[in-house]
Amino acid sequence: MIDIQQIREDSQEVIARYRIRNFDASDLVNRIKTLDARRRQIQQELDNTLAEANAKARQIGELFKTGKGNEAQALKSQSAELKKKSKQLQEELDAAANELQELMTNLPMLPHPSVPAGNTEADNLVVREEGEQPRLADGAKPHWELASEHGLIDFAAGTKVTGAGFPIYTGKGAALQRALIAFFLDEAGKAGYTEVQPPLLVNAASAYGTGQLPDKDGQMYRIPEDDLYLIPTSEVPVTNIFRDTILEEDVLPVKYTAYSVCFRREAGSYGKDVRGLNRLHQFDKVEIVQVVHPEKSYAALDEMVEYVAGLLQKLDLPFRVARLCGGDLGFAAALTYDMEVYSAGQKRWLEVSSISNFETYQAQRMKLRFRRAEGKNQLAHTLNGSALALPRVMAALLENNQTPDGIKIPRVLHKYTGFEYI
RNA sequence: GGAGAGGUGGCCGAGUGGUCUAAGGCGCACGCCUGGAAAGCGUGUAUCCGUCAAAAGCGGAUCAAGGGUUCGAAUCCCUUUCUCUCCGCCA
Repeated sequence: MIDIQQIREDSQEVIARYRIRNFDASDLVNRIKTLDARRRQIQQELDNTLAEANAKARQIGELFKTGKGNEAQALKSQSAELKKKSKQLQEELDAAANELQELMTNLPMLPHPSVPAGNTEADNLVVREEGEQPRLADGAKPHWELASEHGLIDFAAGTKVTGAGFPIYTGKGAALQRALIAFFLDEAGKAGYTEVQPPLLVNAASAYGTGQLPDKDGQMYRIPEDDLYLIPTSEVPVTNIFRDTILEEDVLPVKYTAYSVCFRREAGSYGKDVRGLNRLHQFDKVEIVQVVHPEKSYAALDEMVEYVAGLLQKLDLPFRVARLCGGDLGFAAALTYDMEVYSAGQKRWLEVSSISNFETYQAQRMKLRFRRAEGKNQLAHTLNGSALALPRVMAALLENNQTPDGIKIPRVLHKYTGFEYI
């Protein structure tokens, strides 16, 4: 949620900035402006009424104490009137505040000035590309064929046990998964991220805090009996550690990393995009999360991109980095970089990481602040990124490293896998 | 899942209808004292909303959450929730 102060101060500027998202906010912003003024007016009236009622109650107490009970009777009825009035005002205030909140929730984050214009993925701005795309012999295979050939993944069994999109890793496939998780966590630790193991189920307040609710309601699996949600990413539980928190300024930046299983319904997906490991309902991911001082959040974003680039270099995977255009930018993000690896068997770029600065969007919802040495408490900025999502990394590793003698495991993983070839 | 006891400020803890503007202690900050420190003494120390250009000030709200009784609720009633103890179940 954006800061309503920005709308009060310069609503035209806010509307103009939303255009980069191809979002015409003029109607919504104007309604918010009107409603905000109304809300404040009601509150003033209510506060005055309550102040009066409080004064009367004090008077009555005084009169009883000094034995003038009869005089108090008259005041009682006045007080009752005030109460009736304040109750009504309170209802009006609640209604206005709720409606305002609801409208604010419909506003996405204001995009950063560097976000390029555009509508779709095709308009994203590739800002970096490196690594050599492997030249494979004729007959190079996609990862799903390699996986079944070498007994790494049993898609059919997963479909039987659960359903499509729930693969079962077996043998060296399972070991490679475990190796990647350990490698990513160790690297994050070296880069100063504290490892955490979060719950895989979260409550509605947490899902709201990071912006999954109400916007992406249909994306999450839900446990209705307990009103809990399976996490679509560990960003949700990890960032919500700081919900309703005021941090001391000197603990910033907070840097956390977490491995978790992630669950996504991916309703409506089909076709070649979901073949093999390309898109799953359940997958593994190591996430990095930062809570930072607002003035340092873009430096932190760059640092995170650099960190993930380093992982891909170590795995010897060709990759590119794209700055998402306004039309492709997520609801909660001010600026996002997608990292894609080239997967030579499918001859496609696969997204393996998405790194975003949410500025105050999540902080506002979560009431995550820090205490300034001078002045008022202030909202912190939150960021997160995948480092990395495993399935597509696995797909690219299998496809790019296929040789007539088997699949080569990158050197950095040897100590984790215990084998160099599959 | 059953029974019982609880939830008060950063922490501990008092508080059974008006003087709660929440005692007292700890912690923290600043000052005095000191050669320096400790001790001691003094002062301060929550969050949110509104008002104001802003700060101060002022008004309102908040004693787990929500509702109720009352002129007036931390205090009484109802609901929910969480924690603890015992029992049951269990990796």
